[in-house]
Amino acid sequence: MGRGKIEIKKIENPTNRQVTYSKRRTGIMKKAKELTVLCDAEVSIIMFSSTGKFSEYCSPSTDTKKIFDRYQQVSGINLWSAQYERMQNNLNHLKQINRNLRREIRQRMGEDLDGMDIEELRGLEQNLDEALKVVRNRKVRTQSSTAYLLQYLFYS
Amino acid sequence: MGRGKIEIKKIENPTNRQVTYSKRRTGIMKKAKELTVLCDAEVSIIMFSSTGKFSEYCSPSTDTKKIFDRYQQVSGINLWSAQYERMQNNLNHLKQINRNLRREIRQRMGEDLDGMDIEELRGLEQNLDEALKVVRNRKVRTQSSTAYLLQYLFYS
DNA sequence: AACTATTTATAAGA
DNA sequence: TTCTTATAAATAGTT
Repeated sequence: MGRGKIEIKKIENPTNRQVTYSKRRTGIMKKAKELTVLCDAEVSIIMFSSTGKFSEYCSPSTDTKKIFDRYQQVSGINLWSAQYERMQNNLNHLKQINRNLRREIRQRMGEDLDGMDIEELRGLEQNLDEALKVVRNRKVRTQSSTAYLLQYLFYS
Repeated sequence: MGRGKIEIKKIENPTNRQVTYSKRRTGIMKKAKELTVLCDAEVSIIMFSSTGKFSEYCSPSTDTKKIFDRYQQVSGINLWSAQYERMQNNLNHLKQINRNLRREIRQRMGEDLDGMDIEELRGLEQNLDEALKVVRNRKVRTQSSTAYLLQYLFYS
């Protein structure tokens, strides 16, 4: 590559390492640009030097975010952070609650009773009985007020 | 670069484009590896050819996910906002469904009947009535089989 | 996949 | 850092 072949191992002198990093970074970025244009490819490069200096390249036809989305689809690797996991747990928890609520409704409709013991059935029966009384009562009152309203509208 | 200088513009012949992509991809990956070792750097490269072929390089000291997390911190770009939003919507949708399910349960318990009209009340009454019959029936059958079982255990 | 004439990248020195 | 330049490496076109 230059005045004498070099071997590929860590450059111990920090100054030389920094200089080489800078030169080679430029080289890789140039190659990436050329690949993008010549081959109509999409390329994303992210690099951090040993001192933490950040550099990035992304093909102009796309952006880093799109590349990552596509990367996730293709690689199947889930790149999301802890926040995502929390949300996923939250979601699963809600789904479980949802299933339980649906089961309770089915039981209140007289379905899905197989898993219930005698005590639970007795409780459900009592609960339904009370609810039925309340609903009947409310229905009657709604009926009469409707009837009253109709009467009122008709005769006034 | 080879037998005659080339200009950097899209290679129109698909076969040549593919061949050049393959050669240059190898070249960039090699350069990335060398940079990683020589300069103790962290590098992530993701590329897609014009035919959609996916390739990736990541320095062995790290992984793509870590690089992305670090990229987010440094660049300030939130890469997950779209996914996050999608999940948030999903979450809100489930919460709404759960609220509706809870309301339905309350109504089946004789509560929260204020918003219901006469037709809905009539439907609910009928539904509860039928459910009550089913549950009573099941209770009686469960009772007798339990009694039978106890009797059997006691007398045998 | 190989080959090879050239171009390109770059290590070391200034 | 930037330039220079000798040499290594990459690669375009060819087979």
